[in-house]
Amino acid sequence: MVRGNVRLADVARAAGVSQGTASNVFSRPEVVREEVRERVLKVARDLGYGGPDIKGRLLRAGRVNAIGVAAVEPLTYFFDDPWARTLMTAIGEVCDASGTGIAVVSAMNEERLAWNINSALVDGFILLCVEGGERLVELTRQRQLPFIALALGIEDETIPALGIDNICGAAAAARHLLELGHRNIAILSIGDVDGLVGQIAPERVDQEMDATPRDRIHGYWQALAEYGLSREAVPIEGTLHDRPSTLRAMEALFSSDTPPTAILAMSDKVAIYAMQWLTERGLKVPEDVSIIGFDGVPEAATSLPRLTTVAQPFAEIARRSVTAILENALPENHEALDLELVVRDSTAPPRAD
Amino acid sequence: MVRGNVRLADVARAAGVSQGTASNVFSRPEVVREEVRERVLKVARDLGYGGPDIKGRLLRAGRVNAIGVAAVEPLTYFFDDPWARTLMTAIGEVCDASGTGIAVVSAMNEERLAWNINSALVDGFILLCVEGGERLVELTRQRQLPFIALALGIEDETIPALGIDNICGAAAAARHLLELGHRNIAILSIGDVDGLVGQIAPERVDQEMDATPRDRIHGYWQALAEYGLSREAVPIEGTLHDRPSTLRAMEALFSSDTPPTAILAMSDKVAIYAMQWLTERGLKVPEDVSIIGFDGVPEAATSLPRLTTVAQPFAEIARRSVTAILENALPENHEALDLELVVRDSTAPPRAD
DNA sequence: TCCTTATTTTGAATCGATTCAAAATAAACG
DNA sequence: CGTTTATTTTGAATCGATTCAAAATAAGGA
Repeated sequence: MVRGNVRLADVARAAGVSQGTASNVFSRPEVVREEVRERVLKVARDLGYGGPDIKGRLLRAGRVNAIGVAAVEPLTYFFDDPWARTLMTAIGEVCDASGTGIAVVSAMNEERLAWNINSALVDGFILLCVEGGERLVELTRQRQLPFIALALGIEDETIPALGIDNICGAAAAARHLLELGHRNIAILSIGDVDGLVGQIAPERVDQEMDATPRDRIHGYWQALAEYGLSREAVPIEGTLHDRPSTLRAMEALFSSDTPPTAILAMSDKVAIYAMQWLTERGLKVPEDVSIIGFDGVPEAATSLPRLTTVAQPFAEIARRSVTAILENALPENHEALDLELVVRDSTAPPRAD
Repeated sequence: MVRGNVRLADVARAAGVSQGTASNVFSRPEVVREEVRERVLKVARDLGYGGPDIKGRLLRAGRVNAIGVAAVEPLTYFFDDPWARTLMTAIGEVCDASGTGIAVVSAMNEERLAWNINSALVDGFILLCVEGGERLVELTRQRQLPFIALALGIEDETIPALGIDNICGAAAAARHLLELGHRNIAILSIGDVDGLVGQIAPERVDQEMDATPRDRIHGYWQALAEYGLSREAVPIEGTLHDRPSTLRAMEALFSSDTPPTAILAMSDKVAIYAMQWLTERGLKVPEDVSIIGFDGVPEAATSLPRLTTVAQPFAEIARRSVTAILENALPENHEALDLELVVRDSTAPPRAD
């Protein structure tokens, strides 16, 4: 039951009509006389013709009606990382409305015959640039299709990109803890560089960190400074944005003489791991330790306790990106959207004692 | 910066070589003399030619290197439904290993120009048939591409399908509760028919239910019978597999004179909603009420308490499905894989009193 | 019946590459 | 230097449809 080798031309010949008419029967049935249409359809059925092959149509039409979402991550990333998943859900919503399909593309695999940036059959790309952004953009440029980069921390203004205001968002998070009265605060940072685990000295932030975590730290610092806290007074523990390194970071933070009363986590994922570590250690959130996340993924609303966080405008990001691709109206320069502080149950004033 | 309108033929002409040679420069560079290759590449660069257009190549080669995963659900389903997501993650893992791409396809949208089953550029389909299975299979058949149906509850043996042994799995779940000593048990069923919410009489199960929930109920009944419990003694509450209807079902169940001491939930998703309802009502799991889920999604391992469940062999399902599509070695008949009881913290013996 | 207008149908061109038998060129050898 | 063999290059056919100007046919009006 493999695809029959019957072509439109065969049907046309067998039905005694021109190929043009046969084509019309399938793609613009209203223009062909009913009697002819019926005959052609019958012949097609008899021959086992399954309708116009999409590949032929595509070559002519040039448009696929699908967008690719690419990241320098394995395919599993799109379905299990909370941030990616939330964004994909938002993108799915927009695509549903416009009848657009989604192809997920992993840019890790460079093999010739593999499905990758230059073989994906799509009308354009949305790039998730959390890591390896430059390379991803470079690869995509070659393809000469419209694309828009999300979460790109790159200065190059010629790249169409849509971002969030990490500095303001992070500052809002820190300010929230400070307003509650916390003064002994620690930062849980995220990154993919092995060197950036364990305690990170302030001067390394600008030298070694990717743009996104760097900006967030600057946002934190900004608010901390408003309350007279120096950079040195706030330890930064680096994680690899996964469970093991987060648990190790918590271990380090809480083996200090003066463990923090509040934690600024740079993602909800890390925040939730941290909460789990605290709960297992018998420390109560928010009574013993307050914690605030970043991103605003759905898990943050259902965790126990529900996580206070700074939410990204996922729906807005998705809407703008998809529209930009489909209408080929790419932003001329980098836009940064605002985040929103969402106060839930994981933050409270520090214990009186 | 739209895709340049430079074609391979233009490059060939400008470089003074035949189109065949130009093609070889890109797709089989080793056969063309270095000097010529360099010249052609230079010309290509100067003209702004971005390499062979994938659409042309496709038409010739016929193979896309991507599989489609389709469901009669919106696109968001693939990224936020726990079961779908877990399966997609498993499929992603297999595809990563073989350099295969994934396109997600919603079969809800029937519009002409929308991306759907017959316009998706893929080498084959994996169908998630939780609902509307027949229609989905029907649509896919027309496309004449290899496909395999998952979670299909259809008798038609001519459809290549891979399933799980719902009856045995459900029986194992029920047996677990019975062995713990529970005798007052309720079933939380799932479905998409509005008529099947609220209490469902046993005789309606065979008449109105889809195959998957029906089989699970039969599995439950089978184990219950082993312990002398009649069908009538075990209330079935129907849900639409979402939060509101699950909460309503719980409400109904626990407003009875003799509320259940244990719940057989037909999916982890519903089980988790039910646990939330119980927790909010001050009922402790598993001390006051035991609950067992179905599916074995990751959320079940991180919920509080961690959910006892019957786990599907997702990795195995994914491996077999993807291989079947890529190698066009579709199973001749329905296969049913075994499930595994995973005992965690949401089940315990009933209270002594 | 003849002319005009509306509706259908035709057939060749086109989309952008790959493929492969045959021709051309280069290298190797006695 | 002439043959034989190996390496490159050519050019036309092919993949499977859509498109559109032009031709054919049908319908309407006087």
